[in-house]
Amino acid sequence: MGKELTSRSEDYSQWYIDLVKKADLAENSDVRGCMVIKPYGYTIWENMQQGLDRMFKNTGHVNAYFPLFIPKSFLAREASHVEGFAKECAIVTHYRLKNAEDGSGVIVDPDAKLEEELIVRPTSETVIWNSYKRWIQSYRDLPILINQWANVVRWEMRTRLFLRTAEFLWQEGHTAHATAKEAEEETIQMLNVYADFVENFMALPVVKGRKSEGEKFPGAIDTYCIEALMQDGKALQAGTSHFLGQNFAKAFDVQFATKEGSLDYVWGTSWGVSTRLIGGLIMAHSDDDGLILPPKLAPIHVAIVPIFKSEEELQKITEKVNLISTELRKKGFAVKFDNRDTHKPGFKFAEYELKGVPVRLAIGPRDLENGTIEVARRDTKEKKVVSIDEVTTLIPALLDEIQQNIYTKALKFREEKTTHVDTFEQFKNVLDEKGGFVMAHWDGTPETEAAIKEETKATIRCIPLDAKEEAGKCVYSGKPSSKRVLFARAY
RNA sequence: CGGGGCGUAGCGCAGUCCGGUUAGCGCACCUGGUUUGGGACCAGGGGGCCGCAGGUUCGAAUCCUGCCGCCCCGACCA
Repeated sequence: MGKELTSRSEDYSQWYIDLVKKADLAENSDVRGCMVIKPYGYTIWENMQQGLDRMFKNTGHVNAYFPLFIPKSFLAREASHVEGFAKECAIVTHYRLKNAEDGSGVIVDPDAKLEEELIVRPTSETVIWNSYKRWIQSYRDLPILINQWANVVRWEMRTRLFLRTAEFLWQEGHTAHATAKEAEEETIQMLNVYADFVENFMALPVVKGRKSEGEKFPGAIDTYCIEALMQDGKALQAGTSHFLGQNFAKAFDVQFATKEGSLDYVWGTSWGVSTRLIGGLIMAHSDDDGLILPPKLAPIHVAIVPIFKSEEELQKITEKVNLISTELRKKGFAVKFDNRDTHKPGFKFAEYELKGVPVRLAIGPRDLENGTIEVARRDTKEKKVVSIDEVTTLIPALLDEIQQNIYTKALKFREEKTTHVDTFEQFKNVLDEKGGFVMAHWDGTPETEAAIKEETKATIRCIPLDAKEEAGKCVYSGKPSSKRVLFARAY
């Protein structure tokens, strides 16, 4: 019927693209690599923002906004930072257009060249630390705990809706502290906030860990991350939190007078999650019939479909439904009563399944007679008929149960797809045949990491924070290792 | 940036090899009617610079040249 999805088993990445488009989350724009986030998709983002923003505020952060454009010279201040981003920057070189003399349209006015080119921010460390230099004189000005919600641009060669786009939306936290210890604690605190959010709102279990040298953020001393597993057995980095040390403070000369009267460079952190989370949300939970959204992020919690033949029937149903929706809205749920007479109930059922609405109610003449209503849950597809009087008290518990069930299912999947291996043969076999997370010993050298990546396409996703001390031998080099690290093929 | 594929109605495609009246199909859209507890049916209707520019020809979606754009697969990345 034009709405059918490619199945996951047939072509996982096509399934993903179909789903994003058919569930009306987003579409490609005319600018390569960019996307239009449609209202249904954007509402998911708004719900994410709401949850995260509250958590940021609760941990003492405030929001601010820094400019989109960064003077080119700023980016060059921190050597590894510029190296990390140089290859994917969009650059503004002119500030004016004019009509072409031959009438063929508009052209860039060559007389309007900028003295210094501006970089469209790929991330904001540089502009922000440039401000911090002015804001910080003394230990009394610290800490600064700022977050910003913004868009950034990274000129990627290959893009995929939500997972990797040239422009994306995110939040970036940038904090400044008087001591290394405090900054390190902040880094871990925000990692925990992310893990909490992803597990409790997105219903997606994550592994918290530290990145290897090769995988860490350009400009950071340490990068921590949360890694989630997608249904196709590939890993997705869901959030990162960086301990910046004094790198940016030194690059932007941000010093402060300590209590003791000496001068010291400020310690920094930065941390972010992006609209990529929406991609992860889709890939982690959804099925061949469409999206499955956790209630805590779903734009619509309950869709109500009336079944009617006549106008009078619809009238009677509407009266009942109004009571129910008012009650549910009072409890804080987003309810949609779909009283369109242009589509049949069956069409609507399929549509709400495609869009991942957690709970669907159906009510028709039969129900009016019996004082009942049909309740269907998206995650398990179970349907049951309940008394209309108790439906509004059942739904909050049902939504909680759905949230929990989605999480449990994802956790079980991850556990099944996490394999401990001790030889390189096993390592390769598991990656090719089973996929998922592979826990293996690693000798800690970048050379081994690179060689494994070269041979298997798998990377070290992280060194898990809860890794047990365990003597072993590196799967690749055979050299001694004290703990297992998490390998996977990744997005 | 290499390799492959594709641009024809809002979407998905056929037609192109072998040039020939008015460019076709499915979905979507509009109108009317019958329907409505799992993606309705019938009838009628609207919608096209056939990616752009040039050339060959009596005649080009179709052949030739150039350009532009997109998708897939690789090297780089949240």
